[in-house]
Amino acid sequence: MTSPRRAPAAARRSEATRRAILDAALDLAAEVGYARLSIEAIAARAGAGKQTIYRWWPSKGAVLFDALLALSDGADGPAELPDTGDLEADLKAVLRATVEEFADPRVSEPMRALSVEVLLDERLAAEYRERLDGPVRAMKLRRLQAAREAGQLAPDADLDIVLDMIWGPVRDRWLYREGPLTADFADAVVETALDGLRPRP
Amino acid sequence: MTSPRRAPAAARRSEATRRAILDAALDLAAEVGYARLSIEAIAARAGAGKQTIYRWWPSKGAVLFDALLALSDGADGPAELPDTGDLEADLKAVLRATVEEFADPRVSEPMRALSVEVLLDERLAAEYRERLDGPVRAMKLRRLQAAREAGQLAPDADLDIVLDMIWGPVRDRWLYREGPLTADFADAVVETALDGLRPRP
Amino acid sequence: MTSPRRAPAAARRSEATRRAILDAALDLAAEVGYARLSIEAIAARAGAGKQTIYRWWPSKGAVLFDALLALSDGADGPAELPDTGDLEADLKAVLRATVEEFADPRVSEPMRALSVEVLLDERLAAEYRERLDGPVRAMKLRRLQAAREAGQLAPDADLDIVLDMIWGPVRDRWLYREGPLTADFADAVVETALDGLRPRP
Amino acid sequence: MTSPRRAPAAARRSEATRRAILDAALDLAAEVGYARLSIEAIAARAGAGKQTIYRWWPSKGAVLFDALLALSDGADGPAELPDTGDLEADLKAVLRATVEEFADPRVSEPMRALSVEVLLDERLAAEYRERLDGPVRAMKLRRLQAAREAGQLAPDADLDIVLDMIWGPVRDRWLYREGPLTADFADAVVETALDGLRPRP
DNA sequence: TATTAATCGAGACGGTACGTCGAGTCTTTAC
DNA sequence: GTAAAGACTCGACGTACCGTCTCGATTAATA
Repeated sequence: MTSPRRAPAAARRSEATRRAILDAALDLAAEVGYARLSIEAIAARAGAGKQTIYRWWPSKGAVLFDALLALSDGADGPAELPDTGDLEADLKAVLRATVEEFADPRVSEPMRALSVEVLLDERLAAEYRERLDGPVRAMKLRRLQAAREAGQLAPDADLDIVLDMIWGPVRDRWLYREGPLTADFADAVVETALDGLRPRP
Repeated sequence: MTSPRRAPAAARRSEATRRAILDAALDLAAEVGYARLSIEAIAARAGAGKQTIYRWWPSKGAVLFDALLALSDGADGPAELPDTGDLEADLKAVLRATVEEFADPRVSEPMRALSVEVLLDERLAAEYRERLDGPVRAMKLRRLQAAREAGQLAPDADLDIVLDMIWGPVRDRWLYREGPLTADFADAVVETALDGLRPRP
Repeated sequence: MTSPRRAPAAARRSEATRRAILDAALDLAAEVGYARLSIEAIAARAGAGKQTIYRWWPSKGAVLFDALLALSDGADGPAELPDTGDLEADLKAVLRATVEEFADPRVSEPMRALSVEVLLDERLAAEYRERLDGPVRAMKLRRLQAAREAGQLAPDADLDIVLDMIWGPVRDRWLYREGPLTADFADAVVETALDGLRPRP
Repeated sequence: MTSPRRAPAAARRSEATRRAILDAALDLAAEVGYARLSIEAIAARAGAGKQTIYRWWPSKGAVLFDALLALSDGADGPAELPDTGDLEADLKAVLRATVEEFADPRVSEPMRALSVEVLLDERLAAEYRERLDGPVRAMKLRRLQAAREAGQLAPDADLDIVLDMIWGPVRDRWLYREGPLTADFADAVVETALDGLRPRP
């Protein structure tokens, strides 16, 4: 049984060229932004032929996808979120790190570019959820699960929604440039989410 | 005090053509999606010359912007969110309405198209926040303010963050197509946000 | 019986605007050449509305036509070619004057522009022959006629062709920029035409 | 020594497309005339992309130029004018052929279009003289030279001017539509030029 | 002298074509 | 067989003018 066959035989593929293309995509996204990010420019910057890109990736978004995947694989972040026992502190630390990442154009701009592609391309969106967002989300859920088991979260909380309530505001503020994206903001989000909105008795 | 003067004298402007262009933009966005939404197509559909669009709008995003503005002006929704005294019920009602809007391609597709433009164009983003998102946001804040004064929200809650925690998850789920966007989901979000994440004593 | 009525009642016509338009046409032709000579530019330069041009002239060529007509009316050259009795000397004098006119961009460039219009527009060509070229040609023919009667030209010469043989080479050299357009060239043309090509016994 | 390099590497150039474009240019010029001859129309008729035209030719005039060059290369007319020993007869034959060519819209209309371009574009004019008009002119001069050596032309005649005196009137009459362009007219021009204007003793 | 109708400047309008960019496909040559 | 190179068709971009069409605001002949 063969795999869905989404690319030609990878055996002869040039790894150097592959890396050059992903690097060029990242660099160009950071430099000129999504609007001016063209396949032609990526190929030229990478010293590759256009066809080489089309041979291995179905779309510009897919290139960005792999480029960002390579970026995070390279960093090879911890497979798990920190668990010091103090949920609030741990979440603040992680969210502050996220805020810092968004401040780095080398990450932020390709991410924005990929976001646009994902917003427009349902197939890419599915792949994005599965391969990029998914694992991170699962990791976050595991930490929340642990917290719930430790009695730090309401036992009946819908953890998916909890997750969106914590990371969503940060992502939105970045995506729509809705306000300053600072560590203080990250802290405030965590506190507000944990305490809930109703007055405590 | 004069405005920044971003367009020629509006006196002679043809209202019929303006409407035709906005309608065409809305129709086309709903029909073919952002990817295939071109100024040329809008002009052709509207029976207008391209130059007429360029005369009055600086970008495709600006057209979409006005088109959606006109759509909501037309609806001329309530200037205030409902206030029955029951915050939870009111929020659920509003959020369910939002979910329903997202289900209508005539609203959802132009909105997605505008979102993409806003994500990419800082100037448009500023205008978006000021003229489209801003008033709605202010209205939401007023309702939360009233709730806080009525003792239904923690007195020290940062209402901006509260707002993002409630509407953010819905918008994100729509934007990234992260899961089914249902009335139940809207209810769950409101409940989770209000109750907070920590276990109640 | 009414005239062909090719323009509205001229009574109220603004003479100042008419002059401004013709001047602007001449100036612009001399400055930027035919390629960049647009009705919009003429109107702007003249401080006139486009419609004022369209009201009185059917085409850009017609404007140029009138502009050049006004130019030569202004000069109001002699109604007849000089006749000193010496045909060769007279022709040389006239042809040298023509050469000099072609060297003046204020005449040459509008003329070139008009030529292009005439080449392309049969109706304009007819009017050109009748009202601009015609009178000049008739004048030339009268001088040649006089010369023939004075026994200085072969009695059976076709004067129309003679005329083309004398002025044609000068106009062609100007039109196609085929070589230096000098007084010497004018002299040589006259001499060659008069002497004929066959060896004299 | 390298050429001025005015176009990309011609190695990969599609000959079929090149022919299709030149043919389309010729056809359209003959059909709709210069005024309506657009690059877009040529591309559409040729089934080519506009960019392919812009890649290889700098202007519409250059396309027409090559098209007419191909036309005459195709005909591959005699490398020399006929020389029966009878100059008058030979010139009449050639001039009659010219008159006939002008009567064929498939030649005449593209020629008129090219003329307009040449009139307006000095660079094109230079190329025109060098590559289209030049060789023909040299051929004509050789025939006149031979005639002069055979004692059929005045030994001191300026052959360039002679040439203009013979072919100029025909071209002018065509260009400006100044009168019927017939074989008789061609004959009369040759006779008048040869006999000269002065009365023969 | 006041009326009134045509002309005026201005410029928006629906169009056509421009010349450029990039998309995605195809072909040729080198490795 | 992959890769670099780059020509190809196609579609859209944003711009320049076209010729037509209103708009008040002159303005000049008529009442």
